[in-house]
Amino acid sequence: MVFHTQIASIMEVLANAAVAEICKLVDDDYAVFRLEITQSQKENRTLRRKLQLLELKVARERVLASRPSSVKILDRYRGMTRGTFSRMPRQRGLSPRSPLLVFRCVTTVDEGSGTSTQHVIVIESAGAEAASPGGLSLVKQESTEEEDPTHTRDIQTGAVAGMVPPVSVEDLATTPQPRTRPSITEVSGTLNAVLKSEIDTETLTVTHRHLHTESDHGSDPERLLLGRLGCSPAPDSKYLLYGNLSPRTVHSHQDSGDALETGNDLSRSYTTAMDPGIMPLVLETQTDQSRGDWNPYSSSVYSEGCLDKKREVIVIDEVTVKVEGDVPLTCNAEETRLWERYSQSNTSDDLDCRDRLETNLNVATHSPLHVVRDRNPVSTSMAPYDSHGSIFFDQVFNSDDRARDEGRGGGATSGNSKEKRFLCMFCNKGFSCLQKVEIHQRVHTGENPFSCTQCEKRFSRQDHLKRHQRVHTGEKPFSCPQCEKRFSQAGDLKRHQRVHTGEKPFSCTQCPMRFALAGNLKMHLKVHKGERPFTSMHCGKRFSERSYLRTHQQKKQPSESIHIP
DNA sequence: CTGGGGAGGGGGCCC
DNA sequence: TGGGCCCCCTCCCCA
Repeated sequence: MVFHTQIASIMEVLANAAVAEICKLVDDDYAVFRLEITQSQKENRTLRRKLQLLELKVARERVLASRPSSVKILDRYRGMTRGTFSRMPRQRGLSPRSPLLVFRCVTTVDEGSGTSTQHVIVIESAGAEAASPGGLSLVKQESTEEEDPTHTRDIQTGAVAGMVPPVSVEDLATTPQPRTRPSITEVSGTLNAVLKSEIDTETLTVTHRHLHTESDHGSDPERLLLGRLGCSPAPDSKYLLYGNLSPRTVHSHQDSGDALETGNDLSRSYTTAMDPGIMPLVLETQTDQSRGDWNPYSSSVYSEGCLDKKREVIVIDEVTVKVEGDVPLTCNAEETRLWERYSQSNTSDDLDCRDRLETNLNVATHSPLHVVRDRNPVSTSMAPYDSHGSIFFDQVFNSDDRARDEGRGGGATSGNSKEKRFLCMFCNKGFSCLQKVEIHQRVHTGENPFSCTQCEKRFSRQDHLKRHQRVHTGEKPFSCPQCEKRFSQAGDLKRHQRVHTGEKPFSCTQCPMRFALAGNLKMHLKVHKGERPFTSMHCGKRFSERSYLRTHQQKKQPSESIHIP
């Protein structure tokens, strides 16, 4: 018995020793792993810094390769500008309640070195007299990781870039501007003039420097404001939409960068007013800085909304706006159509301004789609189709259309008592909630997140997928009471029932013929118009429908190719 | 050509 | 708010 007890005791001691050994090994390994992880993180940071420096170098080389002091408006920018500015005249001035966002874009280009330095964009709200329960703001969040002071990032375009025209004004440097100036900043010359002068140049580098939290620049009143607003750094660079959903928050990111050397930089400021639900954003060029009046033809940013903050300063991180050549962006038919619709929705006074801008900017037709599609995820961490960003842009650029549509009781936003504060940035349609507009925007983005498990087809909507799957299941829940015929879609049944009722709601305007189906009438009208776009390559015979040509070819020469003009 | 069905896209509404 | 449904429209195809 004693022997067994001793054995058990020895076993226990051995077991404990083994456990202790294992724990020690684990701890050691853990320490090693932690060390390795830490080293890897350091390496990552180092590499990131190198990458940033490389980007900066590339950007500077681009500047050197082009006319150093020149400024160019990003081509895709113009599309946005067009959409933006076209609405300016409709902005009937700043509401007294309207707070302002001031986009202070300080951009200087060193002609000697060809580098652009110390550019600042400040977004601040000013002049708000009234309060509102919420606010809407777009800010750029940045990683809080330590950054190289010289860090610049290329952004092809983006929400922020879209908000703030990449304007580099070489002569601006002659007019110092106090950094602490609290309100709308000065702008020399008209925007048109500036933009015009910028058109034919090749490269622009605009740097938006992020102002920082008050801990960085506690003496700066603007930063104090930032601090007062409780800036919180965000882990990722992202554009956010702040609407009524939450109290206004300003995100900043800590930057160890060099001071804002804006004292010697003349700022081009862009002012906005913010509406909690709508944030129309147009760019203001104040031609009369002494008065601070709003040029009715300038790109003033305002809304009729209100904010609960009288003054806010949002500072955009330093970024470098890479400006590309004048190569027109290509538009596919859909984009062109959208843009045409977008453009045509403007009233005549809008056109005045738009035309002028187009003249000055030599703006080709660019759909708003480009604005989004050209966001470069390489240089900004924003996803190309960031829905929030899109919505934001729409809020910014299309709210005026919304108001117009609502005002005249027409358009996509009419006929619904619900406030449709979420607007599609592509087509200006209004939706009552975020998800609706996100789903809708798949129309433009082509996103089809719902895939059929039976086939390769994908759909933008779940209900469409569900409907489609009846193809595979053979389910036809809609049956005709007259003939027992069954259909997979209710609309098909309804359409079919015209066979029984004899209803032919589609009548030809050229002849007395009537049709039960709209498609049949459409096809019939081609007979009247003589439209025969489908030509047989074999015999030259023309047909109004592709199917006719195909039938003809099958009869004549099955291998004949189809010529579609 | 005409008639008709299959199927997908999109908006609105309801729960 | 999100999912689902209804409805309308359109394109395509075939008889």
